[in-house]
Amino acid sequence: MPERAVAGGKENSVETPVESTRERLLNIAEQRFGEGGYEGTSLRAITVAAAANIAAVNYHFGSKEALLRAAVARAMAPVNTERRRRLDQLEAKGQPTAEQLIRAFVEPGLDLVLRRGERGPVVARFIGRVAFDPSRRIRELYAAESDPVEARYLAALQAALPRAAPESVAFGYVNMLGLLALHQSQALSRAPGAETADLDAGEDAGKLAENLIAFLVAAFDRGLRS
Amino acid sequence: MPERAVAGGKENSVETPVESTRERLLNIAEQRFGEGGYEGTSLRAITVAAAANIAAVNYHFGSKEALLRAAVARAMAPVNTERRRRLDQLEAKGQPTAEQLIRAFVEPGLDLVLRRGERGPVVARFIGRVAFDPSRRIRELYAAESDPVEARYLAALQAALPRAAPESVAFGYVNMLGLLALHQSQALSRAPGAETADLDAGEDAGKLAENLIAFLVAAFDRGLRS
DNA sequence: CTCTCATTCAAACGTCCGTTTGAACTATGC
DNA sequence: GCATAGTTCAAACGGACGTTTGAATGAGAG
Repeated sequence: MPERAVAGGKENSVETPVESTRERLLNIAEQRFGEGGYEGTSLRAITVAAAANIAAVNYHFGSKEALLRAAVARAMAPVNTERRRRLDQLEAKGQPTAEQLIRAFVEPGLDLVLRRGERGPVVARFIGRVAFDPSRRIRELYAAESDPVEARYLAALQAALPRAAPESVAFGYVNMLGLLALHQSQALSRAPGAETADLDAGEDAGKLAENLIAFLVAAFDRGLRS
Repeated sequence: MPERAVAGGKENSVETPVESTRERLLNIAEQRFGEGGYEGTSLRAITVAAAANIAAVNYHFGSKEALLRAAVARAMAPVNTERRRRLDQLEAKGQPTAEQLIRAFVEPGLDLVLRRGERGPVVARFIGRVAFDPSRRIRELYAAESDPVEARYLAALQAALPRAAPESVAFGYVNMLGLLALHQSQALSRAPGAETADLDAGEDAGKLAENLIAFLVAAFDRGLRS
């Protein structure tokens, strides 16, 4: 059972232990699903780019949708972990402010995922796309992966904004979720005047996060009904 | 040249002049594209639901993408017209406030399109989906349809918020665009606690519009960098 | 070496896709 | 009446899709 088998007949030095077929499939799936969406991306396009046989998808994952599910789970894991960690840390020091909560939610989605060389923006776009895929089935696949953390944030936000009605807090929360996904997916880059307003280098990720947080904080603090 | 020909061999009274094949195709395309996205909806599904032959699409429009383009143009026309009208009206009375501008932009997208019996939500969802379709090609197809009005709003918003940096105004604008599309597409209805926060009846459309406007006004007024 | 089992492979499966064809039908103009 | 042009139709086109198959290949275990 060669768990980390080398590619095919290629020459492989001992360093850089070469991604397994399974990892290559996940990486390329992230990229292609993020570019063209689930329906718009074929398994053949993925397997060709990953230098894998088309049957490898069904061997390693079982189906196209199972590949997507695995990719979503892998991409969301560090984001969810970081969000949980920040929330624990905040709550240990008493009632967090709305700004602290928003920051703890948005930054892991943008910051942590955008600054990591080549793959950061790829993962971010993938997550953003899946979160608002045209198919309800796909969206629910994403929701299932982030629901537990979401419930905690919703409760914490309500506590931080006691004057806001529960449905207003929920409204603000879905708006935060939506704007984050939109910026992650880079679908806004075609808007007028937004050529420079979006992310293009790792450096700008921080600016984008700060702008989005400021935008959301103002909206939460003064834009919700009581 | 029977411009408004009747269906097939069906019996048709003189009243309710029966939609033409072309109109039925556009109506069903709006519905299905809005439900499943462009890639996720087949011409066969559309033509079957429209009780039309599959060749009718290529006869009346030329291709699947041309059908989408025609549907987008038809759906956006009244929204653009109303936005232009409101902007003209506001500018005739001097410098509009940010709230007035946001209202003039958002309300035609939600209000005007949501309250019209059965078809309102269908059209809204269609527009929202196309605006953020996974395919850049499709998104640009939407952008081309709304670009002219967008430029005017961007300029007016900058004038209403002289202290905000141009890139911040653009940032707020794309956020407004994104949130509007998200609510139109009803993709947020699966979020936790949002069961009632979204639109379900025509009556709630007004509430949603007011909530969204309040949210955006607060963000524009206090959430943009100078 | 031999057995074992995980992995890869080329090839084919049946189905659905968008598009095209050419004939049939329909209503009007002359 | 016939001619004409707009429209609908069943059928087929080639190609791409997700999935399956069964044999080949690979590396460890005994």
